[in-house]
Formats: sequence, structure tokens, C-alpha cells
Amino acid sequence: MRRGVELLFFGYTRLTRAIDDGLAEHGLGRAHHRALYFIARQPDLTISELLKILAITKQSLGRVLTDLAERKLVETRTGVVDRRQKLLRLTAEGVRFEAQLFDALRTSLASAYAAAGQESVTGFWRVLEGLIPAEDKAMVIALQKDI
Amino acid sequence: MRRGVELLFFGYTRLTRAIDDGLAEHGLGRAHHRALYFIARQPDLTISELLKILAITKQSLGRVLTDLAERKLVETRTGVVDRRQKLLRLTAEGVRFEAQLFDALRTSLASAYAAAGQESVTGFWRVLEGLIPAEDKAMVIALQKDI
DNA sequence: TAGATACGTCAATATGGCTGCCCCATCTTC
DNA sequence: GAAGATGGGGCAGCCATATTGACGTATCTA
Repeated sequence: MRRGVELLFFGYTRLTRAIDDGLAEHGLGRAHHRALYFIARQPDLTISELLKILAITKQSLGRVLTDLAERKLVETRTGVVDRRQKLLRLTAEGVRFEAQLFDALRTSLASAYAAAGQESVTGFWRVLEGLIPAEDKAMVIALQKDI
Repeated sequence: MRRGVELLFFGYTRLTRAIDDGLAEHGLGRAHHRALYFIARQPDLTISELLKILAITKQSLGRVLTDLAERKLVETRTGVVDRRQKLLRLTAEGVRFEAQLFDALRTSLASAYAAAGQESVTGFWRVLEGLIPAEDKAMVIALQKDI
């Protein structure tokens, strides 16, 4: 039990640290990366969808998105079916930047995957899925539909 | 790959959220819990050891420990072999409180473990171990010696 | 037309990090 | 025994990221 808690703590914090330098070059923090990541993942995401994923307040997200827009990493378009919505997308530059950050994550994860073996990776996923509360599960599964 | 990143993000954040209410009752935050946790884990830990584990600065930790001491959850004693050191310990109240918080974590983890099966749990551990950089590994292993 | 929804924004506040600098007590080494 | 290294504490100031509550506007739906 304690082992799981600790490994999760160390694994998560060390993985996230892997991209701090890349972010700092643009004067951004981890919060920006999280937004960037999920926008990259699901282009034309709306604000309210992103709010659900990140589980932060509108104000917190607003600041982050403003920063990203100022740096021309993210752009918004008015929704087609509902003009109140804003659809979020990465700019070409945003795509490049996110890919660069993701590369650092991928490198770390890939070496952990390789060291542990495919079977372990499946177990890793299974346990983590079990940690997600029922009310959030639908959202996470929706994300992974188009992996 | 993206799946691993996402699951780690959701799994970690959702697990940590499980204890926010318990902490808030004492006016504490997650930083306090992390200190509490590792002191519970290894009584008579020194300040510098805890600093290495948490990988934060002395000042940040200082504030946290002050809060915990004020609430009489943690106490310090002068080191035996080296009188400059302070050995950190939970008070009886601290032990009770940490156990209560840990219980929330255990409940979440236990249900994830049960749903995934023992084999998956082993894989979960293996992958997470692979995420810990070589320079931190010795420290984590030392922690787990006396599980 | 009335109400709900999506988004934006103001002000104020809290938490948890950081840097740089300086202090004291104690241990170690010469 | 003196000099320097180490463990710990503390100050001032800063930054990033989150919170709440309230209010405004555009747009959709009944």
C-alpha cells in the first residue's frame, strides 16, 4: 500500500519535472502544459470540456489560456453548432511546442515501459484506471476513443 | 504513450484529492500531508533527509513543519549521534491524524488494486519504478527497506 | 419573450513554491 | 585549539497556481 502511494508520488513528480525546463524557456508553468496537452489531444475542445478535464475553476483556466494565446500557441474559433462556444486549437507553433514537450515525456515513459515490459504496462494502466472515480471515468474513456 | 500520461495525471490527481477534506479540517494542505506521510513512514527522519525526499527548499519545508508543530502533530528531538540534527517524529495525535488520512488513500488504492488484480499491481510498481531517475532511486529503495 | 447556458472578467485571498542572504550550533580536520 | 564544513533556522521578497463570489454579455432553447 505505502509502496503504491510512494511510487505514484515519485513517479508523477519526477515525470512532470522532465518538462519544466522546456516550459520555463517560454515563461510558462505546468498549468499551461496541462491545457496545451489536452488541446493537442482533442482539437476543437470547448472551454467547458477543458474545465471538466482539468477540474479547476474558470478563472484559473482563463489566465492560462490568455497566456497561451498571447504567445500564439493557442487560438480559438467560434463554435459552429453553438456560437456561444469557443473551440480551442493549437497554432502551428503550438503544435511544434507541445510535440517538443511531449517528446520529453515520451522518452521517460518509453524507458520505463521498456524496463518493465509490455505486461507490466498493461497492469500499470489497469491500476490507474481503477483510481479514477466513477464520475470521471466516462470523460477519460471519451478522451481515449481516438488514440 | 498518451494513455500513460493521462492515466498518471488523472490517477495521481484524483488520489490526492481523496484527502483534501481531511486536511482542510485542520487548515492544512497537501504539502503538509507529504511531510506528515514521510515522517510517519520513517520516524526520526532528519530535516535534510526529508528535504531530499520532497525535493523542495528548506524555506518551504520550514513553513510546513512550523504549521505541523503548532498543531502538535509533529515534534522534534535533538539528534543522538549528531547534536546538530533534529529528529522528526509524529506525536500521538499526529499518528492518529496521519492514519486517518492514509486510510482514505488506502481505500482508494485497495479498490483499484482489487479491480486490477495482483499481477497488474506488480506491473504498476515496475513501471513507476522505471520513472524514477537513477539519482533518486537509492533514496526510494532505502524507504522501502522496512515496509 | 424568459430563462438557461457558455464564456469573460473583476477583486480579493490562500497555498506552496522559489531566491538570496545571514545566523548559530556543532562536528571534523588539521 | 582554530578553521572550515555541515545541519538547521530565519528574513524579505517574489512568483505561480489555485480559490470564491459576483456580475456582464452573447447566444441558445422552450
